[in-house]
Amino acid sequence: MPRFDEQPEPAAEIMGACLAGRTRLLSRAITGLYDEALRDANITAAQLTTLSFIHELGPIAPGEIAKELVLEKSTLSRNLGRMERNGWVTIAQGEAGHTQIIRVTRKGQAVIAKALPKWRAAQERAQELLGSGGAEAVIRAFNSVRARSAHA
Amino acid sequence: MPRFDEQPEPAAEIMGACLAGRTRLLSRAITGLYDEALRDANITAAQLTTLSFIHELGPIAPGEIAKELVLEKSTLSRNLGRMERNGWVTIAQGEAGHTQIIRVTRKGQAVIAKALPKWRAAQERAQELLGSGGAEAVIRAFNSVRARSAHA
DNA sequence: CAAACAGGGTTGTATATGCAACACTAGGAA
DNA sequence: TTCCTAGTGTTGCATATACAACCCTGTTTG
Repeated sequence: MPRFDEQPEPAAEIMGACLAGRTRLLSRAITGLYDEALRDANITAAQLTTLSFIHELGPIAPGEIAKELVLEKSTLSRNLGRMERNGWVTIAQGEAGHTQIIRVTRKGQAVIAKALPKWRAAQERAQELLGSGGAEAVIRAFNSVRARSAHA
Repeated sequence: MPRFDEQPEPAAEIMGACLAGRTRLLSRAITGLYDEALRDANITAAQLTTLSFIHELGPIAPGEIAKELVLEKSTLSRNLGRMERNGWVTIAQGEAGHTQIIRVTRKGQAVIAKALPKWRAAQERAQELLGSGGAEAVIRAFNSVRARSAHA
């Protein structure tokens, strides 16, 4: 118990409120569900997210993807390299200087299609884990961050 | 536009709803704020979370920490190794077989104290980024996951 | 007692992530 | 034209994360 003239301990203040710790734990817990469900589809949650995004908005340049997904360009560069080695995307040279264009291949589409039922199962488990209103809460927070992040 | 007899594209369904993608993006965006703010305190958001946790609940065994923070024991093992090398924690042998006891050192406490103002600044920026009700939404989702995760 | 088992931690390997520094292209400024 | 700058992607390095396989120790079981 702190004396009357003391502030709460720094560690207590942080542990009791830190939004980084909370979003990171959420991310670990939820990602684990999807990675487990997707294991025999041979794709990770992170890869399925990126691949679906490219399929929906592509053909698209890496810089665009990075902005929209709030990913470092260097991170994305290596992630795309792995996906290309898997045969899920192609990386073509763009018109403008030094830019690239990413496309999802047929094989990439097939991987998404094969993953879909496992993804649905994980999505259900995630909703249960997040509890009543939890999924909506995550989506609300996500939308706010998307709206405020410099994705323009 | 899908034909009347078509289901929505798998990629569209995933991109439009995936909770893994959303929690991961949230985690990246929020973590970035804290890492940037904490840079000159020479500690990462992940480390500050763990260190504060140990300070509050410690002395404590790695297995306990891993359960509570929903972290793989192998991940935690290496993270603790780095923190020990930094002089922030000690790793002592416990009574029971092969177990350990983690304690925060004075230096570790000093690092937390030094980080506190930077953490507060990041916490404010995070609340802004999450928008009105966003921080509460994250906390609600976090509490639900904590309550349902096997931390017993 | 010996063998099996369970709990706890480490190590090998792989992905995911970010920062700093670099390389390349294109376009404007001197 | 030459230089500077801005935009884009890659690479070196470090942390964060997980799974599988292992090692240790203590307990349970045959």
